[in-house]
Amino acid sequence: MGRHSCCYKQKLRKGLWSPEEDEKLMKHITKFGHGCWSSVPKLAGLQRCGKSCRLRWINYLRPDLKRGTFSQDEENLIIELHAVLGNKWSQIAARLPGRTDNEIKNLWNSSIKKKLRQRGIDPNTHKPLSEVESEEKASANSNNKNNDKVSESSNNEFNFVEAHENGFSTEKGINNMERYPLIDHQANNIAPPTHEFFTANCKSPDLSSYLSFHNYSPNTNILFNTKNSSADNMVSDHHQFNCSTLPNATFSTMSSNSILSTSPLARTFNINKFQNWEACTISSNGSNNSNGSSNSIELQSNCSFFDNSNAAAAAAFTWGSASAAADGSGKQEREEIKWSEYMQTPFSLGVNNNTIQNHHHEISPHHQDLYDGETKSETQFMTHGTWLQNQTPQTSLQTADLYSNNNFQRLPAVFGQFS
DNA sequence: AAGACAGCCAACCGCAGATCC
DNA sequence: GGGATCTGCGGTTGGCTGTCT
Repeated sequence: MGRHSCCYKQKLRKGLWSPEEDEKLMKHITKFGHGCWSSVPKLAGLQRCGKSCRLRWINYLRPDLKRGTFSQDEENLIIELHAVLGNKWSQIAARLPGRTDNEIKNLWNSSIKKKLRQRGIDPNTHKPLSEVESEEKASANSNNKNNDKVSESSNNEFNFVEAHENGFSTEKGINNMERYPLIDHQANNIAPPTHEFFTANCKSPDLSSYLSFHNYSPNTNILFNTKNSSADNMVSDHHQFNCSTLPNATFSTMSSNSILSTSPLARTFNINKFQNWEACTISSNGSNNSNGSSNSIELQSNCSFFDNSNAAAAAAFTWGSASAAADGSGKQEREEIKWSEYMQTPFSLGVNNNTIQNHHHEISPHHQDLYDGETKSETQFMTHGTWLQNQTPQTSLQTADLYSNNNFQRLPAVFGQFS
């Protein structure tokens, strides 16, 4: 792993690019492509190193770049993605067409971080600053004790008893899918978290797709990301998503616009006209399920999460098969699932956020509407993140850590809007 | 008007994985 | 198999610009 050879070359220009240099580089790449970057400067007649040429092309000259200020939606999306990915600027940039990692990184460091802090949110953890401070104190006090607990709980399946002892509901989905850590943060005097960690622990081998949900701004899109996670395509080409929603919601695929199913290989969705969202069900049916059962993700939203109708809400969740790695085959270990891959298939949803004030997620193998007519409390909704924080003191988990455990998947999300 | 300061952003640096030979 | 090279990434820097005093 030697250093780039250009680093040793002398008499190479550095600093800002002149219009003449830009023109030379642009002409060369337009005509011949960049090929090997190290040969570009010589061929293009530039006194620059290949690395510098590459950077200039990627960040400035590339024709597909979107110039200008970031939109509010873009900012919100960056915040959400950062909550999930951390400082993976290239991966974040991959989700924002026409934007470069450098551009996003600069925006984050110069603007978004400041805005988050002004809103009392720690830009690193996406948690309330007060919460972060108290956690730091708490972790300093009980570091050893907590470490023992973490290794115990993350080493295997989700520990329902432990969750319950921490004050959370042990409500258990069918197929052993766990969700809804519930806690009354008001009664417990816990500040509502501004982000959520949602976990699902599924033992069913036929449930092996991942889906995340983001409702990041009112009257704009919601992104869904779905990814067949299985290393050997356990969920086959006939993998199908079925959606059951309220009347105003329309789900369609990117490719066919047909409602309620994807084309065999398409796992990218558009969800349109998704208004007055209260509940929906997305079920995934693998054609080669071992037991023939279906799986579903169900979403609900009819809660008073934010009183301010302009507030945005965002959530992300994942579901997956714990048994994939537990079955001894070793072929479907979750370590193989990269978040970057997971993030590559977006589908969007237009939404009227005025009625979306809270979220509720449920995972069940049964395809059914979840909305039970009862407004979910803010307390319940807010508890997911709190649960994880209490459950696992490893608050500095890195993204890779979050997805490296075979039985325990977590996704953070950010709630709030910037304007 | 001018110096200080802050914000922004293009570009550089160093590292590490991938690929080549 | 191993060193050399290429590529890409994230962190950092430095200069330009606008604002404040």
